[in-house]
Amino acid sequence: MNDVTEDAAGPAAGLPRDRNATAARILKAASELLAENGFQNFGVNAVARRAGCDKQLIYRYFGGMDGLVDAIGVQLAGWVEERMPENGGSGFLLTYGDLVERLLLLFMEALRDDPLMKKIIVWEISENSPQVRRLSEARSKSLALWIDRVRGRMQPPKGVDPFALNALLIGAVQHIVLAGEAAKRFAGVELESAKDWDRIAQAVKRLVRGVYP
Amino acid sequence: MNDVTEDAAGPAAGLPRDRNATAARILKAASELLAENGFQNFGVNAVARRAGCDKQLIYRYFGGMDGLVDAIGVQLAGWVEERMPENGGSGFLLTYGDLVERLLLLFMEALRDDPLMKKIIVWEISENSPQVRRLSEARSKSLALWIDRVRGRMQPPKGVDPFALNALLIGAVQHIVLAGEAAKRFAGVELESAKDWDRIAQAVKRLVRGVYP
DNA sequence: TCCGTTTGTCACTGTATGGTGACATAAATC
DNA sequence: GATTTATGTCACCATACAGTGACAAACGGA
Repeated sequence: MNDVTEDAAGPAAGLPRDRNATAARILKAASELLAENGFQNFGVNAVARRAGCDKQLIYRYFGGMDGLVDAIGVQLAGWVEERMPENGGSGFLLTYGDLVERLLLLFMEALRDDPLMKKIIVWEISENSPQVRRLSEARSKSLALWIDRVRGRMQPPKGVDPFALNALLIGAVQHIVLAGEAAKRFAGVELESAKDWDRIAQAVKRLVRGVYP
Repeated sequence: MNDVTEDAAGPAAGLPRDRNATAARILKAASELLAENGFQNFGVNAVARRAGCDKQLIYRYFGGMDGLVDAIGVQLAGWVEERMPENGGSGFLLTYGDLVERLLLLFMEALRDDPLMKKIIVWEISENSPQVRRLSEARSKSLALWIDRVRGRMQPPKGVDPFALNALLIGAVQHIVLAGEAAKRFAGVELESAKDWDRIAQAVKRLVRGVYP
């Protein structure tokens, strides 16, 4: 375990002492732990064990778990930019409906491929501690900015409430992705194979086209 | 605390010994605890504390936490029947769209008013233990039966995938209710006052009418 | 009345957690 | 080279948890 060739090995294995490096190792360990196990059993001891260092360092370098979670949030600030193409995925976005459809499907795929983000969203709806609230604020701010940017001058149709509608649509996508992660099915619909998810994608399109024709 | 007039007081306070009564007290304590605090800190000690008895009785009468959770699931089996009117809320359900709209709005209200069910759904998407799986199966079975019953001979329109669409719609409602519970807002939309929820209800209608005209 | 069973309580083990103070050692500064 | 600081480790505290064996008291039947 504490071999010199071990990735996560700290100075105990003879490596040089480097605050930044170990702080980064702790942050990485925390992110991975959260992505794999969720927010349960997510604590100082587990993170320190995984990072291969003493938990004391978590208190010293991050001021405890709160600070560490904040650091994860900072890492996550660029989540949207990193995995959503700037132009909305491809050209030819003529209508508001085109835009929302493309965004939702992109978001669904990105979320499906990101265990950490899935776990964080579950955490968000599981409790309302200041910790997780700060975590979610960073993400939703960045998302809102990105949407504004990619929307350009496109305007939603009159006579509808695009904010409420989009909230429901995003909620639908998030919930079905999370449910699929946990149970491989939801409301009688299988959520496992690529085909299953294609079916969901088609339904999302239908839903969007129904309200933004 | 252990006064004779205390509701949850057990035989320590002089009450007669009664297995059924204390088992019921334990079950009640567990349900309340789950409804108030969620599945975190939900364990033998906490339940026994709240029920005012020794945790040993939980092992004896329920075989441990697993059995206790199963018992909660049994209690929950009739959830749908108990709070959803048999005829779909009122007459005049002419189309499949009428039906889905009414069902979704009823479901949303019922869910909003039921802390226990909210916590259980969060639990369902948080982990995939056999415990919580059995818990959710009971509920979804009863829901499916009820839907079949209330649907009667009404048929969904051709050319769409009602299962996938309904899964998304149910997911949307569940997610927005859960998010509202946790954070009082979601995707930039306030979720606090009756007016806020009315706005969401309108959007749900729009969404349904878009796919089931 | 006596005796076995049921119901409830207590005390204990082992394990995990969050958190802190004391210490050793490497690195940097003088 | 000597001293001060940064970095990392360790041992320990109080607390909480799940689970178990032993015991006390109430109950019920003979």
